[in-house]
Parts: sequence; structure tokens; C-alpha cells
Amino acid sequence: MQRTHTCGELTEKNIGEVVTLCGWVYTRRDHGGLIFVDLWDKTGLTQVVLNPQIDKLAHQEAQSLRGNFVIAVQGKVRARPEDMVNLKLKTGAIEVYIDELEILNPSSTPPFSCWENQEVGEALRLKHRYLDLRSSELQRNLELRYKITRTVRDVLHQKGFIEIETPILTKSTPEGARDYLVPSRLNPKKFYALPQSPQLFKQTLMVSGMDRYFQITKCFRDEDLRQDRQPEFTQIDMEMSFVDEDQLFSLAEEMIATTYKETLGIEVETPFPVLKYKDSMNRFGTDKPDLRFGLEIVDVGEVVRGAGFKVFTQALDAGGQVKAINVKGSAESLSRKALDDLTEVAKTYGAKGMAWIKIQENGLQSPIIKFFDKEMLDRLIETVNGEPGDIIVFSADTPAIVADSLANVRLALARLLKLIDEKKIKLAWVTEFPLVEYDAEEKRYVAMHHPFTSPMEEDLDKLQSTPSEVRARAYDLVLNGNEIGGGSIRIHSKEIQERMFKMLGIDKEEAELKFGFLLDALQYGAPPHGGIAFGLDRIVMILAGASSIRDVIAFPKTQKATCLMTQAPSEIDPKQMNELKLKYDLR
RNA sequence: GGGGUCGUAGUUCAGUUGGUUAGAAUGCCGGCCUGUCACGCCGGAGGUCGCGAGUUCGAGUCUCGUCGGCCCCGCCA
Repeated sequence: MQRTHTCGELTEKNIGEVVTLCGWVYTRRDHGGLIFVDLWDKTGLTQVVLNPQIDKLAHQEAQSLRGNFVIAVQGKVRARPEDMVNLKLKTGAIEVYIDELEILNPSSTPPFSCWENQEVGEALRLKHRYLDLRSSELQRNLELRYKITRTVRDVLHQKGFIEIETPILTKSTPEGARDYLVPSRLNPKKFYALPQSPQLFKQTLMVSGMDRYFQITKCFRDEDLRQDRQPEFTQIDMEMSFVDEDQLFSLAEEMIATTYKETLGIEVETPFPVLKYKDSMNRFGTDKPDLRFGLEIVDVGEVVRGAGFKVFTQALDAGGQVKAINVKGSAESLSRKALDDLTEVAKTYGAKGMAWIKIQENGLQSPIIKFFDKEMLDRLIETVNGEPGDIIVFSADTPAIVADSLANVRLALARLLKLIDEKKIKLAWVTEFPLVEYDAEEKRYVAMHHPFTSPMEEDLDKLQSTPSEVRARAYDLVLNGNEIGGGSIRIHSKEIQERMFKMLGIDKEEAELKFGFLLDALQYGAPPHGGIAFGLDRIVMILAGASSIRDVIAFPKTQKATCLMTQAPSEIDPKQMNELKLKYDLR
């Protein structure tokens, strides 16, 4: 029997036609004389009817049907009696009277029902991922994922990009994340690394005159997993020659806006606002601010300097900061318990505690006001624009801890007070990142983005003197508080690249050993170029409204980076170890 | 490396202060049923309480360890 229609397309227009449907038994309702089967495929459900008066044999055979059996049926489309129309189904106006039934494949009883809305443990769902993927939610997510990549390919194609594949077996690169390694059988004691990104290859392609490259490709980083992070993930990677930030931003904006339009039918405004890293850190404590709500951070260090409150003065004396958030109108809604919980949030990010002041009509309430004189309190309240009904929360510590703790207290507050409008889409560029940051452990500067990121021209003279003040031509794209992409204008001058390596403490031999091929390439007419890479999984997750990256990946890993379906990773045969000339040395 | 949380029929869960034979719903199996659509009615089967020690006359329940899922810190150029 050859399928003539899918299970989601028959309507009144097909009444009278003889059709053949194939699909899975969704439910079977056996009335003894009459059997109803809801037949499922990814397009929908169709009710088929087995009536012994239409075909005795088919009816008899249908008694053995069970859930998830794969069947083919042939019969005539009929209108349902008027009061039997099922408005819940697209195909609810019709049903198919079957005169031929073929069981293509029976099914064991599955460990869980993939169609019912019963909450099933994620471990079990991952073990039987093929069943879980039948659910409408995952079907919808994977379809959205495909629509997004298709739109991206369309847009980039129109803009003159070509997709070029780069190696998966490649060279281990220093810095950055931990590499996944693959032993080389033909070259004992040597290893390939799986790429953390195609970074070096795409820059090399610019030297080749490819002009505009993109690739939707897997990247690998052997680090711990999170809700929005997998060791194996997909980047939309791109690179362009002869561009500056403006051209690159507008292209990326068009790509994102078109994606929203084509997949969700939503118009997003372009151009996206641009926020300098420094301003983002000052106002939100993070380089990926969620701009859907306010609760901005205010520096009150100068106001409280010299107060009798040791927590503040000690932080300031040690070169730290005191910053605050005015939680407008929250005096009623934020309980003592909520403030304790927020304090725990602050502590998670290194703060030793979280001070607060409640402004009431009849004065201030707080465990710390006794340490301040009235004049200082007045100025403090004025600085944060405080009014009766507000609560001011404080963090005092090193700049990094103040930023980190308040950024996360801010997010927790927004969730607690339900300040986030889920319909809002707030995209922004964050620019002028520091080129390097000091690594206390390694006692040297390390590239914040990567060592090929171009410094800003006006900061070039600080490369030697004050490296930490040099700003980079690097940028991130932030969507509702998530970093969804990042990139930079690259260094194409050999001279600047050498100064960069010098600052990072990488000598000539080391540079040659680690990045030799790119450095060679850059000597042979490297055009000015820059690029960006987007995290596809995160973008799909946000557009799908999914709560975990696992919900937009067909076969995701668990938090311990295993696959419950394939049981990867697994032990290997000693023969394979011998071939690779590898030996365990477990400690 | 660290913190939190969960683990009991196939599944989702309940299980009191440590006390008789561990329950419910759903699913599954059998029977009945010609207008259901999460069909209905009757009956039945189904448990290494994640695993291992310990405390106790007695452990699903308490203690320790361990394994696994999830969330978080660190980590993620």
C-alpha cells in the first residue's frame, strides 16, 4: 500500500476519496463492534474507523492493534456526523472508513508515553530519546532549529557568503578551553584535537581571498556542562574581509532580524543598541545584561566613604567598591526571607553578605543605619533616588565581586518581582572589551577574546605600558541576558601581532609552535578582516522558549557529558589501545 | 574540585514517630461493549523501595559510603 496522504491533511474537501494513510497507533478505542484508531504521524492525527460491516477482516485484525504499532490503512474519507466533529483535531471534521489494514510493524509497550503530557524523568527520556523525540514539543523545536539554519543560510548566501568546511581533526591550541583529544594511530604519541572553533582556519581563508566565509559547524570544549552549555555545540561561524564593525553589525542584525521574522513572524528593531563593556559593567555588573527590566546598579562609594560601617570602609580602603540597587516600590513585596535568599545569591558569587535599607514613610529601617550619620544617609538616599517604599541593597567588595554579586542579585530580583516581560526581545551589542585580563594564577596577561583580536587603534600606545587598559575591537551580541554571539576585528599586521604576543608573554618559538600556520599566512597579503560566531543552540533555545539546551538538540549529553542512549563514552577494546600504542596509568 | 536536590510498581507520585502483608493514579494483560475521541464497565498481574554497609528486636523511613539524573559555584581564549 502506497501512502497517499499524511495524517494531518485530510479535510471536508477530501470526502469521498479513497486514501491510504501510514502512521503509528496513537490510541485505540475498541467498542466491541466498532473500533476507532487515532493514527499519528508528525503532521497530525486522523481518526480511522474499523467497522465489521465495511470490512470484517480488517476489523478483526484491528483487535490486535496496540499503541505505537506502525500500520497502513486504506479506506474512504467520510464526513463525521455533525455532533461527532472533533474540534481539537485539524482533521476532526472527517474520518476514514477502513477496508484494508496492514500491520507494518508491531511495537513493544514503550517505557513511557511520548504523546501524553505526563512529566517523565529526563534520564529515562534521554535513554529512549527516539521516543521522546516523537513529542510535539521536541518535534517543534527541531523543526524550528532547521528553519533557523535554513534562514541563516539563505541570508548569508544572498550576501555573497559561501559555506566552507574546516577540519574536525585538527591541532590542539593553547589557551581557551580544555581540548578533546584524538590519538593518531599513524603518528604514535601525537594527538589531534577537536576544534574549539574554526577560528584559525577562517582567518586563513580570508588570506586565501575567500572574502566572505560561513559555516554551521560543531565545536568542542571539554568543560563542565550547564543548562545552556554542552561540550559539543554548534556555531554559526562567519568571517569577512575588508569590513569594520559597522558593516559587520548591520549584516549580523539583518541575519538575526530575518531569522525572527521568518521563523516566529516577529519584527525586531534594527540597528541594535550598542553598549560599551565599561558601561555595561557599571550599570548591570555583567557583560551580558538583560535589558528587559531596569534595576540598574549605582556606585555609592564616594557617598559612604568615611562612614562608621566597617564592611563598606574596609572594601573602599582596599581599593574596592560599594554599589547599590534601588529596588523601587518593593518594601511591601520583599519579605525578610526574600532578602535573606537574595543574600545567599550574593554569597554564591563571592560576596560576604548583602546590606539593605528599607525606606518607609516614617524613616529608614535597616540593620546598618546606626553606622551612618544623618547627613550621609540623606546623601545616600538621594544618590540612589530613594523614596518611601523602596529597598536599597548593597554590595561592598572588590570590583569583580561587587559586579558579579549585584548582577545576579539583579536577575534574582527581576524573577522574584516578576519584572521580566517574556514577550520582550532585547538585543544589544557590547563593545570595547578589554583586550587582555591579568591571570593571577599564571601571573601573566591572557587574551580576553583570543590572541588575534585587534586592539583599538587609539589604545595602541598602551600595549606595553598599561595592557589592562587597552580596549579590543571585540564585540558580543546579547539577547535577553544571554550571550548569543561574539567576535572581533582581527589583527592583520605582523608587527602588531608580534607586539600582542610579546605582551602575552609568548615568545617567537612558542608562537611559531602553536600558531605557526596562521602567522605564516598573515605574512602573505592578509586583508583586514573580522568575523563573528553565534551559538546556534542558544539561539534556538531562546526562540523556542525552551528551558534547557537539551530541548533543542536531537541527541544531547547529560551533565556528566554522557549519552544515555548510546552509552558513550565507553571502554574500548585492548586491541584498539594497542593499535594506538596507548596505556592506562590510572591514579 | 565544591554546594544543593531528587531516586519507591512500566510511568508519575503518596508512604505519619522506625512497627502487621508498601498504596493511589495511569499504563499493561484478560473479558464485555456500534459513535468513541485521554471511550466506558468488570477482573487480573505487576515492587532487589538505585546499590552497599551500619545502627536497631525491627529500616522505604535513621547514619555512612557509593552510583545515577537535574540545578548552581569554579571552569567555559
